Amino acid sequence: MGNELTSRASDYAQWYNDLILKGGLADYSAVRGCMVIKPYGYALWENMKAELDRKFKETGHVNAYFPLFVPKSFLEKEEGHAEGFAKECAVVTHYRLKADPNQKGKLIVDPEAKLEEELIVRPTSEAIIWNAYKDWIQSYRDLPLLINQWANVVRWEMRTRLFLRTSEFLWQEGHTAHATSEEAVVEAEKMLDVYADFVENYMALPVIKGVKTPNERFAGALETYCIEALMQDGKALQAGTSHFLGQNFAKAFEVKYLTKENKQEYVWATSWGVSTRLIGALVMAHSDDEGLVLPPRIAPLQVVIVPIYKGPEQKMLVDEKVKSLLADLKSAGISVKYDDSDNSRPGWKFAEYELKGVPVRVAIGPKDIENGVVEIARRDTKEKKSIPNEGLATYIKNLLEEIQSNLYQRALAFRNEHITRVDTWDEFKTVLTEKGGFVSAHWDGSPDTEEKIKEATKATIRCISLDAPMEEGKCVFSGNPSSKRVLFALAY
RNA sequence: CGGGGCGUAGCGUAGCCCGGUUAUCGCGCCUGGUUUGGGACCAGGAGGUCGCAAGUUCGAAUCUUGCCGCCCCGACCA
Repeated sequence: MGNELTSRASDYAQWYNDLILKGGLADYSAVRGCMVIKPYGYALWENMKAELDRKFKETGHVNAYFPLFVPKSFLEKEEGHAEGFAKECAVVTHYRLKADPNQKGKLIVDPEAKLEEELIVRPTSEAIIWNAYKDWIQSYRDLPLLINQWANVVRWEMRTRLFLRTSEFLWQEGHTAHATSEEAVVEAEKMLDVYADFVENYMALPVIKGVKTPNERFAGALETYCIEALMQDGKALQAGTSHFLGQNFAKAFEVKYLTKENKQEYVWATSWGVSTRLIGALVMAHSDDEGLVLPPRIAPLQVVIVPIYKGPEQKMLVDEKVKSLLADLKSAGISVKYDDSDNSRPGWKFAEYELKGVPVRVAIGPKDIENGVVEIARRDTKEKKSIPNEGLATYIKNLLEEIQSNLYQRALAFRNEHITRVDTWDEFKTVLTEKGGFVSAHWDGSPDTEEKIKEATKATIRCISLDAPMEEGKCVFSGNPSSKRVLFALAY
């Protein structure tokens, strides 16, 4: 693996793929553009899910589940939405196979079994969900409707990349309906905060909250809020989005409610989602040449204990010492594994758990037992220390918190170093290609300028930061007046 | 869909240009033994439709044609 911030993007891509394959998170699958998420990777996702789900419940949402298939006519109803997704849909046209009359042992699609209306494998669930909401909402008393779904979706992408862009991916999608526009906007902003809080405090990944330009908006949205993170190669990654959908879907699916004043009104909508792409973000943001580096709060395994011994007598001594440590750690709520398998030697285990990104490793051998200590190695700094037996569980608990915070601080420092203010077009191009990261520059607000900048440099406006101050300036490309800086970057 | 690269054992590969015994090496796997503080060592062993198909040839992993698949870059995108 090579992790230099190289201009040859393929090296970085190779590094990234290796991390995922060798770290045991996922594997390529037999199906084009899809991946197999292995138990270790899925455990990570489950930890992330659990925390997100807790936050959704805390903010008043409930989970439900809607069909995988969306009738084509549903998808058509919201025009912008339909246009946005049409070119990446998997379509079900038949419901039966039959034996091939010409080739024994082969199957063909039965032409007799053609569906009257094609079914689309959901690329997102707005259409099927709003069709249901039509029947669920009659009165202002039914509002707000705050529902989340954990599901898989399919988007037939031209080119795929493990976790970052697979044909099928796992995610959650929230779909809410509100009586007023203001309330819906508050919801969209609230969920953006939930995402930012999760990504920063659990994934240890700093994000910039902002809104997308009209060009980059979700198909069918009036406003798209997003959180943008920075990867170690200087490219930006959209880590989550929350959309204010206005009344577009309400109108498309005729979802109206009666107000207190007995008037018919269309409801106001939001939708928001994060996906397994977050795992890709995690991998690219924290890992190093030794492998994955996982933040303690979501790591499937927080502590691994490796015994060192010669012969069964020493093994028994180590076992004895480990027994109480294991009990202490478990009762402190720490996930821990004692790897006393005799198949591999300590050095092999050290390397293996580093590859998997386990935050803390404890090694115990005869020397340690004699001295009343254990050896503790932390994954983030690779620092090793001998720590006395007394209060070990507390020490480790604190160390996990320290690693969590160190990872965040490290990523934050990197991110902040890579936000560069530029005021000229030459500077803009130089910073983008030579330094990377976010380029903070004035933009005249025109989609046309945005497009031209993209054509010239491949950079897109990642977001208009929510805390960008008003500042008079001139567009870095057109020279037209601008009131605010926006963030440009090359992106995944 | 365009450009580049690749396909040989579970994994990673040599051989291909210039066709010729039994297809190379490493890791992993199995057996036995010695080992165990940073990916152990010795001895023995198992494992192959050389991506698929056709062609050229006395003879093809190697040459020709077609097809399939994967990775990287671009367009598209969370």
